[in-house]
Amino acid sequence: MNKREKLKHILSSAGLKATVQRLIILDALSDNYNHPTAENIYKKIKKEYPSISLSTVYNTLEIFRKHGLVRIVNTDSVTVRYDPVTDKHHHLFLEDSSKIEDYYNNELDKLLNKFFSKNKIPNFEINDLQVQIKGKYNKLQTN
Amino acid sequence: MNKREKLKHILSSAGLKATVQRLIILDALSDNYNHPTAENIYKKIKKEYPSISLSTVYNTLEIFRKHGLVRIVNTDSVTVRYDPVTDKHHHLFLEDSSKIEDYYNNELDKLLNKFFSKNKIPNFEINDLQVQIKGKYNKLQTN
DNA sequence: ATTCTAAATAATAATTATTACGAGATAATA
DNA sequence: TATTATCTCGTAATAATTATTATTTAGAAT
Repeated sequence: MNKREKLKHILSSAGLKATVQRLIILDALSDNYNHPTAENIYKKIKKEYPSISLSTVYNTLEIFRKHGLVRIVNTDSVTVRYDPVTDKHHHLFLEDSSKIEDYYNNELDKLLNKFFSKNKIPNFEINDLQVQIKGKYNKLQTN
Repeated sequence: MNKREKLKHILSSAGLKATVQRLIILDALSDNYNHPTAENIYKKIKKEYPSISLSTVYNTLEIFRKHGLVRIVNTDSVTVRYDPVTDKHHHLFLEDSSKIEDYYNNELDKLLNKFFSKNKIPNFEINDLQVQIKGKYNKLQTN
């Protein structure tokens, strides 16, 4: 199964029609370059598919979100950032830039689950737990 | 020291001129009604101080933020929400509404600190750790 | 207490980000 | 290949925020 077939399969599995626009947007998302905005996606795919409309990008991202193909990253900014990675993970927010990196740690997840099963919030049902880690790389680091 | 004096002191301690507008905005914030937007604050204080300008509210909140009097809550929405509580805490995000509640737990903080001092992120200096807890209160709960 | 001045405010324009709308195009099924 | 519900494009409308600027003011210096 080639990439296009895979992408088609993702869409149909989510119960979505496989249109050219959706395939291209999904493809752009799968490149996963730092939690893009709608505008980021638009500019990126505009090159290979110039007739795409910005409103289609917005619209499609919202449809993807509703169908669980992307999530919105909680940020302090005015612009919505999307996350194509839907399995459990956390985020590093780099101060001094708007970069956001994924942080995976299974042990952390276990630790949190354990903590919250011991320390239940009265009458509250937890559906998602995410740690936001703010900070910065020291000088050594170049990315 | 009455409330007004206290508020004045907060401003001057932060190195800010104590203007009427700032005092009123700071006062409104201290009521802390569910992590307000700029618009929320504006509408609230407009009653007691009708000559206030929306731009002053935006401007003042940004100045407060720069001086550490408020923080922005990371959300998935387009509208910025402010948090007047500057000491360490976490957030409950209520699904099915836009309510955000504070969650304090010293043990959780210790647990996280311990975890991340054992599991350092290479070359990364953590400045803030926040847990975002998404979920909902079950039917019993009325608030 | 008055004067001075840098900073703050109000009003409004401009910009940015997103959503709404409707006419035409298209994917999926028969 | 015909049908039709859905999708896309282009643009208008709205929402949220930021920029601009003339006027006002808090607080320091007289």
